[in-house]
Amino acid sequence: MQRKATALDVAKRAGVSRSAVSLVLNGRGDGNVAKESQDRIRQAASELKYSPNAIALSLRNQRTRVIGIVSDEVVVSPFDGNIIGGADDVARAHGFVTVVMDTERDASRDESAVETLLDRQVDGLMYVTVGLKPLDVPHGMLRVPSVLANCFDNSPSPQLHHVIPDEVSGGREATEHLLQLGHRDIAFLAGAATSPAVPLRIAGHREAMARAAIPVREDRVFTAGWDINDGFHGAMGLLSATERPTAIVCANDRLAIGVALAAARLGLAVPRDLSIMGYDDESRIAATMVPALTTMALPLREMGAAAMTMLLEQIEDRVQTPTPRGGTGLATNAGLETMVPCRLVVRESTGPVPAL
Amino acid sequence: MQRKATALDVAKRAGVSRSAVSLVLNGRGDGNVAKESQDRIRQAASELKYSPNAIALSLRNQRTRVIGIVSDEVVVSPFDGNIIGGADDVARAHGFVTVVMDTERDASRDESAVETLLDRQVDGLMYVTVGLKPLDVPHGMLRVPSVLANCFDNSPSPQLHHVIPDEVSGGREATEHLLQLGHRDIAFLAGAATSPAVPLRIAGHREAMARAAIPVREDRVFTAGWDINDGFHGAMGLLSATERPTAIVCANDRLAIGVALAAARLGLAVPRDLSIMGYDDESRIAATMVPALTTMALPLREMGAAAMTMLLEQIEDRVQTPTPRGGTGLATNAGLETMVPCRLVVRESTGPVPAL
DNA sequence: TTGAAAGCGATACCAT
DNA sequence: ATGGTATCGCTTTCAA
Repeated sequence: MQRKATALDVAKRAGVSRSAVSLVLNGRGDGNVAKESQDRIRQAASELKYSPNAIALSLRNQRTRVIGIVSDEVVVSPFDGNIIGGADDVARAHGFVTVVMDTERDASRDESAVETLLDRQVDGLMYVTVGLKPLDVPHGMLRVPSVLANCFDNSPSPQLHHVIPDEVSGGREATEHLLQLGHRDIAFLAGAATSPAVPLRIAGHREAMARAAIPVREDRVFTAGWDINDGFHGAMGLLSATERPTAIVCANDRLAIGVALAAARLGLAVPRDLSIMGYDDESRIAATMVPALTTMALPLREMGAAAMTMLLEQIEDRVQTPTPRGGTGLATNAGLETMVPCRLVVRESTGPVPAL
Repeated sequence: MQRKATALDVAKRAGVSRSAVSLVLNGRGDGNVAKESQDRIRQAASELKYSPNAIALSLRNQRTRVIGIVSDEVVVSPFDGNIIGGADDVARAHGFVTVVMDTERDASRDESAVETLLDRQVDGLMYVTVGLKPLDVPHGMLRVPSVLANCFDNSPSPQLHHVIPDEVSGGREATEHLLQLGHRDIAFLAGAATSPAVPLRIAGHREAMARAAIPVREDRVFTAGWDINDGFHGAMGLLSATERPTAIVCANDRLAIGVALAAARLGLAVPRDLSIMGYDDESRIAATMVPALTTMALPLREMGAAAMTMLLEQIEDRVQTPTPRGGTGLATNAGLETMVPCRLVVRESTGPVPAL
């Protein structure tokens, strides 16, 4: 645990001044420092395994190249981690480091997390949530370039840019997939009513049905919750009736597991007797379900990448323009809002409507 | 985005010197600074919303109060996030901040992540993995106090302390639970053979069977994989035979979902005809399964907390002694290894053995 | 009781 | 071409 080599150590070893070391190691050697000295400096630096002290650099330059990410529960929860993954990719590509602080859903920790990050002089801030939700933006976020991912400014006059999934078209395309397979009696098992994503996905569903000129039976659309048992009970109700839907769209993949469990218990084969769709393309769940789940994937990586790109642009303009890799289309950008399209993933849990 | 107030600003406003500000704000005012000045300083500080620049502090004090956490995929994966949660709890309680870098399973990024953290002068490092595994410890970790969570030093002469779950007793207690319910024909559906956790859990299973003097049928114990479909296919084999086990222990909760799906398809009621046990107590899965899953919970938070406590003790001795809250017992500490016990969670998927 | 000054590590300007 | 010096914000010692 001996001290790391400093620029002074390198200078001594090379028999030059600290200034020379600084110039050479930052590529500004030519024209300022003799070729010979340059070689000696580089030699000494590598011998001592010199790398500059980022703390000292930050103090000197008044920029840390650190982006602070605050999350409500992304780290500890099983979801949406890929938003951070996508954001980090972009940050790293630009020589930035991200530091993540998770408040574990304790909103009272928001401000202090932001202050801690601000005390550490982060160059920018990003707030990431699990699940789409309104956010009371911590005040500190207005003091440096900031951006919101998967959440949006809840105040009457929003100030921060946010990146969210296009839930309406997600819901619509899910239902359209089923419509194309010939289904007409489609149920929509929504999550908890408290999520702002729920009405949007339902709106998409209704849009698809309307375009196909099929009336939506109100008893076919209801909020159930987000968990396996919610899906199970919802499906048991739907499927035990004499007249049952031929397809069920679930607002997430765990609901779909519950539905599959119910179908199996009732002796219904999937997709022969019943088509099931999930939502989220939850990692290690959707792809390995039996049968593998057709689902609407949330563009988590893309969202994180888009948000970070935006943020870095605010910080330095010379970041090359982003390549938004939307799934089924391009991200749309309206004012403070960027919507990234969801992506239909067709697997085996959906199939043609059964013959009567 | 105006500049933050510095100690100098506070000093000016209070009409004193920087030194006085520093002394007072660090509690060393009494006996050094006049009562009156103290008040003026505190007043000025709060008016200017002064908080010290952590970067400058770090440079000056040669300690950053930052712990770097490197993870192989904890952030982006749905698992084991609570290790970081538990670690962060402890760190925050001691005035430390954690910064997490996820390498997304790219081992070649390990070294550079550690170097980046080291350049930023972290006071200590922790490596956290998803799932128990051997680790090629990045060299840089040996340069500052470091600890391993959920992984262990793969080298011939390990140097770093590690904290891992007690998988043997986890496996044993899972099977014992079933034994107590009267089961005799118990199958063990293990995960992928590549995981070091698998042989340990199996060893625990065999231990329990041996203690009960029940021979283990070799066709009842096999590695399947970790996913829903693996559980499904494993169970279909096991349950379609004329002589089928009355209980199945799964090496994780997703395997258990697959088993439940298979049971439902075969018309077997759980737990009446078949008891199913999971492992992990995976968040939003185990508790909401239908029926709710009896499972062996991994002590993730405790592991993270134990590892961080250990690390902070290395950094400063004056950290109050930890209160290891093991689930079913106390953490055991042998040499470089701390094992934290797993915790049996009894729910509804296990029940008495069916009458013949 | 107070303020001046050194120093943490690096950079950039300005003499030489 | 080169090295001395101020500076970033803060703490700590030392002298007044």
